[in-house]
Amino acid sequence: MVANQGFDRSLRLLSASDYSRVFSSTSVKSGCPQALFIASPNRLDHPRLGLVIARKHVKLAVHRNRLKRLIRESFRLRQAQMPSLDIVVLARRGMAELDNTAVSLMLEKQWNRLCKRALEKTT
RNA sequence: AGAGUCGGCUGGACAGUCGCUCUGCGGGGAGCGGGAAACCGUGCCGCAGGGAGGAAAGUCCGGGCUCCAGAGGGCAGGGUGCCAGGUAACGCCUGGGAGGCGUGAGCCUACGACCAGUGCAGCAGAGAGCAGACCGCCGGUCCCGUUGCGGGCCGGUAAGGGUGAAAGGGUGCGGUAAGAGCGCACCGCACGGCUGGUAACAGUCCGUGGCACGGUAAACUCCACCCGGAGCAAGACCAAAUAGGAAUCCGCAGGCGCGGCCCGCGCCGGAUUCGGGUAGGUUGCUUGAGGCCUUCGGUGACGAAGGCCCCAGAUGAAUGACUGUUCCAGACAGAACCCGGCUUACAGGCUGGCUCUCACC
Repeated sequence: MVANQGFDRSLRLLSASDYSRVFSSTSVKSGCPQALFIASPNRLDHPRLGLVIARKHVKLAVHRNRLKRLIRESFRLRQAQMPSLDIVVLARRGMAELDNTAVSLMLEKQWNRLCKRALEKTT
């Protein structure tokens, strides 16, 4: 791995087929009232991230952008400690009401749970 | 100073660390793909620079652009609706007119036509549209033994009362049985002329008419003008895998069909090539009715000339996160082909013109 802090295109889910693969063969799940995390192992040597922030659940474009940025930022800083998973984060209804620090805290917790569960699965 | 009115500008700042995207420059003896190579495409590293809005929003109008359709004309459907100008165009803007509101600055108006036709109008009321006698007023006549200014009948009458959102010009004088544009004066109205204005319209200078053609067209309708349809997921190009198609060649080794058999032909087979085309990718994609400054023309919207500038271009979708400092403690809110408007949301801050009231010099 070149950089363990960057976030370029190779770290994102890029096509509809990538997404549908994660949805159809989910192996690890985690959730809270504001968001749902699902993941499936990939054959690369690093994790990848995809986001689904529906307009139905987060009405304003400003809030959707804010959440995406926060999730990407959090993922960027944690990626080095993560197994090779394709992760999709789905926003739920109350997510826009959380402020930045609350979102970051929530994400930290969910990354930990997700990695733990993935590790249990492989061993 | 207070109250008000019409605009214009702005939409936290600074520092550090870690990221994203685009552009430019530089770098690499072995990143990947192509090529004989030069090199090309892509990627990597470093440096420098750009990186959301006044509404980016709602998607309500108007254009550009793209494809499809199209001789010409009409109908249907939709839109606009005082006049003139501006503009690529508009339902926008500017100037003007008319009506209404306000002491005023100023604001508001879907502001064409109901003597082309059709329709609509609850309740009240005698009567609601080529109107109408309920009370009243007046005349005549009859009756009650003649008294009361009584009652009935036949007429006249729209001045008064009453109803209503609205009752068919207003005021005054004459007139009359009582009244009435019945007549006259003034005001108003309609029509024609004249004058001013490009026009909407105004003036009331002159003449004519006793005087309605009631209201309603965001009611049907009529009149005038405008409008082909779909949208960047438009459109153009490259193009895996799989299935199917076409052409050429191979083989004549095999199977099936035509046939008694052979030759031959057709189909199946293998190879190559081609065209359509899905996933995916590239492009369209930001230099434009562009911005800023100056001068000139115009009351103004705006136009002309000259100079300078290049100012987001993502595509599972960049423009951010964290920490610190500071202040007046940060509202509404995120580009998706691009412009011109309209509408709606919005913490505050700065600023200009004008009006009214009060006080002082």
